[in-house]
Amino acid sequence: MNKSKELLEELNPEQISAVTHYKGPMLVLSGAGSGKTRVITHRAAYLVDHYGVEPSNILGLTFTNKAADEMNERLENLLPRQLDGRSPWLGTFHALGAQLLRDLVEELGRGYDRYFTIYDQSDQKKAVKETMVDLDISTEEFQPGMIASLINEAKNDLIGPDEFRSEKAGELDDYTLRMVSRVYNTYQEKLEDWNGLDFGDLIRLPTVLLEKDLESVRRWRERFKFLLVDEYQDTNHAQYVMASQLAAPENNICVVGDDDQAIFSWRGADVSNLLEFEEDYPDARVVHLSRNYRSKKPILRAANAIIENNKLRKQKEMEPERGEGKSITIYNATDEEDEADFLVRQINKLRENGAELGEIAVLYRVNPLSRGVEKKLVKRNIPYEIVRGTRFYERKEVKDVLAYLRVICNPHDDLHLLRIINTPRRGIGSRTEEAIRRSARRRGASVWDVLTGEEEPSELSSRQISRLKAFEEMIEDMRERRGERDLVDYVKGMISEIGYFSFLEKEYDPESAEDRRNNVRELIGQIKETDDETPDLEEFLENVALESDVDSYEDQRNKVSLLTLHSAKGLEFGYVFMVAMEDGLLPHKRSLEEGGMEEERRLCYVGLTRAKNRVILSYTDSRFLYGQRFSHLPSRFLEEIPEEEKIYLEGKPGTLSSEGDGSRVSSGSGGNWKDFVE
DNA sequence: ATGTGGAAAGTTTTT
DNA sequence: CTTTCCACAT
Repeated sequence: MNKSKELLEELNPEQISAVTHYKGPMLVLSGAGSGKTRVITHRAAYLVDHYGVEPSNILGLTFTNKAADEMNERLENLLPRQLDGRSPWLGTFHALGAQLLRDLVEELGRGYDRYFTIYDQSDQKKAVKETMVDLDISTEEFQPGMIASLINEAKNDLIGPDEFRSEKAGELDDYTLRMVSRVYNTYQEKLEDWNGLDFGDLIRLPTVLLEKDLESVRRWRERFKFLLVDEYQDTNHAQYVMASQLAAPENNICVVGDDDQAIFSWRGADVSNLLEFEEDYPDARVVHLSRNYRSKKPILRAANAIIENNKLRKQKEMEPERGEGKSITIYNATDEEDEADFLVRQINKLRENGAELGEIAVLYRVNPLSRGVEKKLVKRNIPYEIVRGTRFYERKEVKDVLAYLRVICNPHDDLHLLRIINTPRRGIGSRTEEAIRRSARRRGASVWDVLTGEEEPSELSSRQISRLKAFEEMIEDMRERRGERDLVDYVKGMISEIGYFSFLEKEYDPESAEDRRNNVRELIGQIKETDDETPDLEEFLENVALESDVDSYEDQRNKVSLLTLHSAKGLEFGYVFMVAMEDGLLPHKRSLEEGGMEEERRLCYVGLTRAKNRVILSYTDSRFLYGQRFSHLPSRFLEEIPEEEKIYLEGKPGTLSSEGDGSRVSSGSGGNWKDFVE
């Protein structure tokens, strides 16, 4: 109780009211740059320090692990002494679901055990495809990815395989409905046989469990007395239910969000969770945080003007607390090469004027757009970091090693077992594989059950059988030796036992083999890093499965950041470039077709409001993308920026144009190149 | 059982 | 342009 006063210093009245609120539901509508993270962390600290809440009774749910880590760090700074060791549970919904299930899955009585494997979306797609092949459903007629996303959608809405047909009756035509329902059912059976869970299950199954009246379940329900949910506008229905279940009956739930920053509806996020919070909890306190401490005025005025065009939103406007600044600069490039040149010139100017590279971000709508920029940055020796689409864990060699580890944890995981059964080659080919797979299917069991079972699939030769036996014994052996040594040594031992490095050498040319070896070493390095905190294989694999792109991203003082608009949410930069401001890309063509215009506008809004000092936008007359040349019109959002907040540039440096309706006149003057850079 | 090449398809955002 | 898939030869 000694820091409470200090915790409230430098907070505005609205922030104080959110921080000091004690029991009962609260909705914090926090606009971009309004000090949201600060409010959440201070609130957690205040609960502990002022109200004497036990830290472990606090649950903080975030959207990414990075956000959770950041919260944790800030909290430790706020309360260095009080916490020591006893900290709140901070993490993502999925991490919470996974942890709860490690404890409780067995209560479901469906054959899962605590060593379950988490399937990411590419694993899931593979499993769906395999299911379709088993069921003889054409993967031409129905794309596996499309079916997978229908299944995900259902899971996000807490619709299980049995309810699918009746629940979705209106939405899909009869035939599609029947097919998808069959796939969903069989897919789910497979997951059970394999002791595997997909992302949707990590939320859906906990909600099923939390309904149960069991001592073990009650412990979880009663564990968290105070909930803090960040980015509430991006929760889906299942997450909403899970949060409500954990908050009941006292409902000390504080949700923080901004409907203008809802950009994940394609993943099942449902803004109505935020918009209807007051109906769910009629006694909720509502706090508006509308003072923006991040962006200079022109940026905020532009962002406000754009977002105002959305119909489906709570009426509000962000109040600028920072001073005047430079106008938004808009550059019309001829093509992506010209655009990248422009970018480099601008970055160099910013640098000359004292900006650090780490304060600069380049944002774009789709990952492939990073290429053109990247190429130029390499050429001009400007350090950069791409917050990635192709992730480290997606590399083949990393996946191979991880597959071994997953199988060691959970040998019923067919998907990964079949990945490694003949990698490195051990003479088990597609025919053998088919035979054991069929046999497993027939028995409704996993391939591992077949391998360890008494009866051998009859159609196999004795040579095949002995090879399978050898594989089985090897895995068995590894499973037994687990825990004997520390994890890093164990994994190293495993890699040499299976001869993975020599396999790489045989398989690839020398330099590529070397690259791949390094990636495996890097993976071992990562185990080492987490080893200190978590010496536990399951936990390591879980972290790998639930890691997001932004998680591994650290603010680098001396590198330009390249990232998608989606990944940029929650971050801030001194200087923000948004490239490819073109109709078809932002707003994206596919969203336009699907009526997602307002979400595209929010995406644009999120991008602009990342910037503290300056925003520089660019578009091209034509660009090369996906192996084709596209001519796009300038983004319609550019027109929504008020004339007085923007300067148009065109073509070569120094030309100030008043294209279009002729009324566009700059507030910066003279068209002098130097003028529009700080 | 494995290796090769060439055709074909798919590219919004991701826990 | 990339990645994935498939048919055919070894």
